Amino acid sequence: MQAAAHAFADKGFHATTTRDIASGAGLSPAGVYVHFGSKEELLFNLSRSGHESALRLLRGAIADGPTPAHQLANVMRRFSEWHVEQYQVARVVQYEHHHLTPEHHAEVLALRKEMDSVVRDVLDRGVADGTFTVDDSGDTALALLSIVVDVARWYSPTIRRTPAEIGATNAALALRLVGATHRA
Amino acid sequence: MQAAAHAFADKGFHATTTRDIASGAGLSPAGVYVHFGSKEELLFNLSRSGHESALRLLRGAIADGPTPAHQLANVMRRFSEWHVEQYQVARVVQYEHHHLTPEHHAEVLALRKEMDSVVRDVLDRGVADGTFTVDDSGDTALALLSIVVDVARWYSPTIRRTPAEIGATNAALALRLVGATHRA
DNA sequence: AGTCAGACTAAGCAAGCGCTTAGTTACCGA
DNA sequence: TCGGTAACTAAGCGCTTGCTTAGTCTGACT
Repeated sequence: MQAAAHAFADKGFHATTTRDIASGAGLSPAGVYVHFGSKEELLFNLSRSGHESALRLLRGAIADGPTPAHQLANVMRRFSEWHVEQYQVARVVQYEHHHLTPEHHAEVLALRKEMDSVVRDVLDRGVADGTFTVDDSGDTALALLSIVVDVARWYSPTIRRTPAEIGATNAALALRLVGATHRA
Repeated sequence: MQAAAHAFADKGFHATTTRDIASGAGLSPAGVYVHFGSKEELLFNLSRSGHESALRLLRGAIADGPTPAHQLANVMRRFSEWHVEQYQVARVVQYEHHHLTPEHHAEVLALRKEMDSVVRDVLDRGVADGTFTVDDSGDTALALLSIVVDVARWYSPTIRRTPAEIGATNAALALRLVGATHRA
């Protein structure tokens, strides 16, 4: 799965051959099929476990914050760091899921909807208690997630910025975007 | 080229066959090779012309605004609208360029750097004249472009929001992000 | 009427693809 | 010592891929 994540993130699902994955894992071409029934099944396993760990991370970020401002900062900081540190898995999660079969795709789409809800809900709570000012919590949640998700597109290990720096930057930008700069 | 843009945007460069492109254009499989020497050359032509028109759009957005705040709002609104209205070309531009040959890739990367500079420069001018407040213009420019670029990822023609609405939303979010909400 | 360039196709080639088959090896409990 | 199970490979099958070749057709110009 690690070899597959590496290859899928680097070249994309369709440009990756099962022979790439096999040799990356130190196996013969047939060796992959001992563990996975098809290349798509491998993508699905990667995508599902990636989505599940991302969702777990988001929920943990909410649980560990006393106020909506702390929770939003946690979400942006930790999720951004995850996109950097696990950037190969993150790329597969964010950009390869539409190559899944319709059934498998539906399963990860359900997880993605929950991820959206986590961000939208924290905005709604912040608006409700007066700490946040936003025009539309759906639009704002999408923009915040765009900033984080896009990390998986532009990040490369050759970049000098550390995960912590990127996380801190994105957390600060988020608080500014919801009009809560003076807190958190 | 239209048929190729459609197919590349829908399935990605490697998942698209030359036969898909040919039949999309109403040609036999060999008909494509009358006009283009290879599938990669077709991607390059699409990617280059897409990058050029995006860069032209960005420069026009700057030219048509009297102040940095107007210019930034123009950039965000028009570039977001472009990502919606030309979302197939936009997807190819934003997500397929790394499948180009090294030489062709270098050529579009130069255009992409210029696009980044346009956004970063308007932020610097806004900071210089006191209308914008940002911690780091590079980080902020990247976040603003993330919001726009990500449109090409999540947009689908089935979505009810109009290009103008999405453009207006992103322009408003940008002004808020640089601390210039009261203007524009 | 004759010529010729350019757009196009039918047929197909060599290579690479996802995946299978038949068989080998290593290891574990009885 | 043995039978069984799971991990693995060498070889290769059938198909699809990007692209080529040889030839046809159309229309503009002389």
